[in-house]
Amino acid sequence: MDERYNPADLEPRVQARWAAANAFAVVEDPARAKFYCLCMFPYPSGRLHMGHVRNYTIGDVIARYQRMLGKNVLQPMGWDAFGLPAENAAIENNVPPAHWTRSNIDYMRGQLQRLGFGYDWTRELATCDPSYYRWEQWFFTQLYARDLVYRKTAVVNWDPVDQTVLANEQVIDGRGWRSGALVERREIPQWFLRITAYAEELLADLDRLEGWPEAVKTMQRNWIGRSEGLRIRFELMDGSGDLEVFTTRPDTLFGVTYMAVAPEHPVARRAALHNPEIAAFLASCAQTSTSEAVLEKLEKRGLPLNVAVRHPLTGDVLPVWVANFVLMTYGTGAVMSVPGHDQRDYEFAKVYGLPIRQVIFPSAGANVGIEETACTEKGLTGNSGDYDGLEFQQAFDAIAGALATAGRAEHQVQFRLRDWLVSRQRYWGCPIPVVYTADNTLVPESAERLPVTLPEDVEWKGVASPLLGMPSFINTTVPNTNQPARRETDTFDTFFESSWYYARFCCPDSDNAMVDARARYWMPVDIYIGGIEHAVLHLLYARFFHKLMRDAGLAVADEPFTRLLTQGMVCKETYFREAANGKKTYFNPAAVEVTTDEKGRAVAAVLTTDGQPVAIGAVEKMSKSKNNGIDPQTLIDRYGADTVRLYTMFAAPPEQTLEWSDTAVEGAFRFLRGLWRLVHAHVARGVVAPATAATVSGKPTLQALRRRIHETIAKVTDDISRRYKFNTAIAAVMELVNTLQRVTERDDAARAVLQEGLESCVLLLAPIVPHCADGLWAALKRPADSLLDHPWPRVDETALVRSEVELVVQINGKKRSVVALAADADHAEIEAAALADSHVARHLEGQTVRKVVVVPGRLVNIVAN
RNA sequence: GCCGGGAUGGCGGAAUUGGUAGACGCGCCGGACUCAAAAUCCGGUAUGGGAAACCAUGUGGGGGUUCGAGUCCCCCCCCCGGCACCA
Repeated sequence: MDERYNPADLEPRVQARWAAANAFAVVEDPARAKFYCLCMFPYPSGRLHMGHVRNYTIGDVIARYQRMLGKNVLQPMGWDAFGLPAENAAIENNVPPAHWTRSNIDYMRGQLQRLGFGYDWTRELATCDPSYYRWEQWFFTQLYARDLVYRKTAVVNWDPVDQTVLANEQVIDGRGWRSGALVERREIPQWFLRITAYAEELLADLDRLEGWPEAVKTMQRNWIGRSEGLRIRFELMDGSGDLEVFTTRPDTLFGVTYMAVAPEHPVARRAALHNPEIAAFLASCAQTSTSEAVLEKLEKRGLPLNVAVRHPLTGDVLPVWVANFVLMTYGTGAVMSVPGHDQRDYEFAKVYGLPIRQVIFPSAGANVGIEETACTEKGLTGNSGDYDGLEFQQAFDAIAGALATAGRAEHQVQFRLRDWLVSRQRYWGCPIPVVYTADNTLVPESAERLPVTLPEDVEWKGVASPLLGMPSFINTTVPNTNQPARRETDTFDTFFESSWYYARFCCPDSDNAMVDARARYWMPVDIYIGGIEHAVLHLLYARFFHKLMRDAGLAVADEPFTRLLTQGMVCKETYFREAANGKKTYFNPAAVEVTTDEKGRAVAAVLTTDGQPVAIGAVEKMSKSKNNGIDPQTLIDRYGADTVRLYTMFAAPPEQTLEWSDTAVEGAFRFLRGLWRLVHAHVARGVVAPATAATVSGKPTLQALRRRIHETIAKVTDDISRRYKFNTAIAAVMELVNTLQRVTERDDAARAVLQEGLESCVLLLAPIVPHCADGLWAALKRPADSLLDHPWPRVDETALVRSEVELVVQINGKKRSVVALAADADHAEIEAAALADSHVARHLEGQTVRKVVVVPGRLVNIVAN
C-alpha cells in the first residue's frame, strides 16, 4: 500500500473499478430482500451545492450500509429538470432552456460521480425527457376520464407591464421583480386535481406512517386542516339569496354582530357595481400578491357594504362588511363575525366600532370578561335566548338542530386543504395534453398521439411563454378527426413530475406502461431523504399521486415512502459591505480573510483582493443572494471526496442545520490520513489473523481493548441503523482509532487485537468513506475480498462482559465521588460502599442521611440534611 | 398572522428511557522534533476562586414538578423552515 494517504490518486482508481464492474446496477431478485434508498432528485441549477452533497452523502451511507447487510439495494438518481430558473437563464442569455438544462445535468452528473455515490446510472431519468413526461400526460387523461381533473378560474399574480403571470417568488414588496410594476390579482381559467377527494385518506394514513418524523406528520395534519362544523345560510335582506358561512363554533351564534366577506366574494363585487368607494376598496385589495403569508400580515382593513343579513335565530339585522383578511380560498369566502370570541373579529370590531357581545362564560365560574381581548375558550352559553347555560357540545347540537329545522344549516366537514392547481402559464414544463375545438370544446389528447412534445428550439422575445407565438405547436387537430383544434399552451406545475419519479425509477425504460411489474418488487421506497422544506407540498402531492396510481392499478401499497429522513440546511457566515444608501454587497467567504482573537473568536475580516475591511454578518443558509456558498468542487479537488463526505456527516446530525467550517474539513482529512498511517504501520509488520476471545484470555489489558472494539461496533451499528446519527458513529470510531494508536505492545496477541480493531474501523467507516476504506481493506486483507459486499461487522457479546463497574455517588443530586464495585453488587453493598467513601463521609459531616436512591449500573444519590 | 422546529464552552456538536453536562472534532495556549518552516507528536482548554486538592456557578429568560431537570410542565424572548406559482 502507499505509505501516504493520496485521495487524488486513490479515488479515481476505485471509482473506475466500480464503473468497470457496473457495481451499482441492480436487477429485481425475488430471492433477496430489497432496499430502495432514494434522495430527493436535484433541480439542475448548474453546479452541486453543499445541500446536495449533504443530502446525497446521507443517502449513499445508508445505501452502502444496507448493502453490507446483504440487501439488494436500489439507489437511483435523476433530474427534476423543468422549472423557472431555466426560463430566467433563457431570458438573460438567450439560451434555450433545454440546452441550458442538459448542459447543467452533464456537469452535475460528473460531480456526483466524482463524489463516489453508488447510483445505478442505467436508471437515470430527466423529467424534461418526452419518454418521461409522456406518461404523466397519459395519466392526466386517465384522471380526466375519472373526473379527478377539472377547470375553474383562480387568482394569479399578474404583472400589468410584462403582461405575464408571476410566481409568488417573483413578487417583491408587491411589485413584479423585473418590471417593478404593482402586481394585480387576476382571475384566469386554471386546471385542478381533486386532492380534496383524498383528504380523509391522506389524513388518516398519516397515523400509519411510523417511519415519518412527528413534526412532518403534524404539519401535514394541520395543512389538511380537517374541521367539523356547520354550514349556515344567512338570508340577505335585499332578497338576492343567502350568504353562506362555515363555522366550527355555532355555540357562539348569538354573539354574531356582523358578517365579513372576502374582497373577491360575489356579494362584495355586487355591492361595488354601484358604489365607487367600495369599488376602489376592492381594487386596492387586488393590488397585492396571492401569497397567504403576505395577505395575513396586511393591516386589517374593511368597509361596510350597505348590505345586511337576517340572523337565523334572533331575526336581528346584521351588517355585511368586506374585509381584507377574509380569504376567498377557505370555506365559503365569508365568515360570521363573533368579536367576543374570536381574536381577529375582536380587533376588527375595535377598529371599526362594531358591537362586541359576550355569549360564552367559562364553566369554572371564573370571571373572564372580554374588555381587553376575545375569550376564545369554550364554556357555558349565556345571552343566548333559549340556549343559555349549555356546554359546548349541547349548545352545538341544540343550535344545529334549530337551524336544520328552519332549513338554514347542516353539518359539514371542512378542509383547509384546497384542490391542487396544476397548470402554469409557462414554457419550460410538460404540456398539458388537451386541445380545444373551434367552438372551444375541450378534448383530451388520445393515447396514440402522446407525448405532446414541447418544442425545444425556441427563441425568447420578452418574458412570455414562446409557445404563445408558435402556430406550429398551437395548431393541431381534434384527436381521431381532421377537425382543426387549438392546443393548450399551459404546462404542468413541476410538482407534477416530482410526484411519481420514485415509481418510474423502478422501470425507467418501460415504453408500454407508466410503470410495469418491476415496480412491485422495488416499491415502496424504504427510505426517502431530503430537505425539511418539502414537509408539506412535495411530500403531500407525492402521497396523493401515489394513491391515484394505486387506484389506477399502478401501485400496490397505500403510501410511497415507508421512512422519511428530513435533513437540515447547510449554512455559512456572511460577509458584506454596506453602501451609503443601505445597499449591501456580499462577498464570498473564499475571498475573505478573517482574523481571530486569542480565544479563536472572529473579530475582523478583510477582502483579500483589496485588503480593506468587510463586515461579518449572520450565519445563514448558503445562497446566491448572500454569496456565502462554499463550492463543493474546490474542496473535492483539494481533499478528495471522502474528506468532504466525512466532514458533512460528522459536523451535525442529518436533521440539524449544518454550519460549514473550512478548518474542520481539514480535521476530517487529518483523521483519514492518521488512520491510513496507522494501518500502514501495522501492515508493514505483517498482516495477521484477527483476535478472538481465546487470543485475549487471561490478558486483562487486551481484554479491555477488545471490549472497546466490540462496544464501538455495537454503538456504530445502533447509530447508523436505528438513530441515523452519523456524527456520533464517526466520533465513536475516532475514539477507537485514538485508543488503537496508543497500543505499544507488539506481541502476537496484541497484534491480533490490533488487526481486529483496524479491520473493524475500516468496515464501520466503509459506507462513509468508501474509497479510503477500499484502499485500507486491500492492505489489511490478503487476498482482499470486495468491501462493497463484505458483511457488516458483528458484535461478539462475550467480549462486552465487565466484572467491575464505576458508580457515581451524589449527595443531594451533586456528584461527590465515584466508587468501583463488582458488577453484581446488590443494593446493600452499593449503599455501604457509597457511604464508606471518604469524600462522601466528609460531605455528610453533621448531616443526617434521609434516603438513599440507587440506580443500578449508574449512580447512587444520598439525600441528607 | 398561522403551522412546525431550534437555542448547550471561543466554534460545530455529545449527553439514546429524568441519572456523572461538555464525548468527538475544530480553534486557541504551552511543549517536543527542526537551522527554520510545514507536517507530526505530547499536554492544557466551560466560567469564577485556588499552587493544588477542591469549592461555587453554569445548558436563551422567568417560574414549577422531582431524591435528581439540558431532558418533563407553564409563561416569555430570539432565530430558522413552510404558508399552496422557488424547487
